[in-house]
Amino acid sequence: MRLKATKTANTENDDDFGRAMARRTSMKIGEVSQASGIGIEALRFYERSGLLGTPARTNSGYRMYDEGVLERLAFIKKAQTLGFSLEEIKKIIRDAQSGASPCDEVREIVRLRLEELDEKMREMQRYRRELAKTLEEWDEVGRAPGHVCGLIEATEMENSPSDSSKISPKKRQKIGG
Amino acid sequence: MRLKATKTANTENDDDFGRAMARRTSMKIGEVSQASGIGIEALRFYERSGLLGTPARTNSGYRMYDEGVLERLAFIKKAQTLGFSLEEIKKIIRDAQSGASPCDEVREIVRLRLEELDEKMREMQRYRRELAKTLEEWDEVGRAPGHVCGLIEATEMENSPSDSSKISPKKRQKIGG
DNA sequence: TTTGACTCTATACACGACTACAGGGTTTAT
DNA sequence: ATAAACCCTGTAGTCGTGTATAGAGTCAAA
Repeated sequence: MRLKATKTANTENDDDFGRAMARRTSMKIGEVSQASGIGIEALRFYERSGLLGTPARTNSGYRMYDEGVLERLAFIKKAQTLGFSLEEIKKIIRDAQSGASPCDEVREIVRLRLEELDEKMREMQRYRRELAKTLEEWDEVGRAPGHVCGLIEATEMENSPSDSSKISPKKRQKIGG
Repeated sequence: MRLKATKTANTENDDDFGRAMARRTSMKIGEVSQASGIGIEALRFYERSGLLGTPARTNSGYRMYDEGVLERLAFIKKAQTLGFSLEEIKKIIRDAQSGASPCDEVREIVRLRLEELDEKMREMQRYRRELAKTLEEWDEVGRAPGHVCGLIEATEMENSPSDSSKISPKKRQKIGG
């Protein structure tokens, strides 16, 4: 990401590019990173994860990307923004490449995600109410001595021992995704 | 957690409750786990993390807990339910033990958490709207050939390139906590 | 005495999406 | 020719909250 303004140019020349029709431009990984806003390590990570396919290489082993990768990366970013996990995105891409139309599946995933989201938001609403109520009550509660914190100890939870109401970190992790 | 019905009893008598006097009842870790609903490994993990102090031990090295631990665990659970991280809980307990009243701090943390929560929920609302809108639009969009998924590609995000709008897994992780 | 339930410590694994580093090789500018 | 900036692979670490396993010791009952 430091990448000085080397700007070696998108050479318009690229005859030794490769197999069939060469694209006009080819970029090194740093340039792709610059152009896409995705870190170099992340790009290699995506490749390892099977999201990008295997790019062409120079003789010395440098990855050479054509412009198509920027589309692909934009797709990935957009899908992420829509809440898809990299696993899901990979599956969608794979399906698309095997000729299947992934769109029905995408629709299904989004529908599912929407339901999850609603559930999580209901959970958060409950949690928020709890928290706000607690804060109000605390304005009336005195400090009990000999306890860790009278405030929390005095707080009655609506569903205290039930795991289902508990917003545990693991669950928090899943909110929105 | 399998723990057969050993049930060595919670004696109902607890007058010698105080710090210097030995408690009447003492429980092994499995009993504490049963009584608190917290797994044995989690109990040891809490101890390692500094949330429980060091319990007494039998000659053979078994942890022996007195009833106080159940209060403490209830406190931890409650605080967790309110969205405190174990780190925060540890801090509160430490403060309480050093004589400081943690309650102001707790109040402050809760206030902060409430604000965070509101922000996160606004974010999720935006995200939800986005998702729902997307789904609707997709009912009208045809399938563009030659793309991974026209649906996602055709989707315009309100704030697409901005990280601030992106519900990335890292951010998701922080929602509610 | 033997069995089985329980406990101990220490270590590794799990999740998701990266990020950091070590230890090299390559390219470009001066 | 040299040095800076870039690239490579492979491995390990990050975040939080636990869970799982191995290998060994302890306790109570049949």
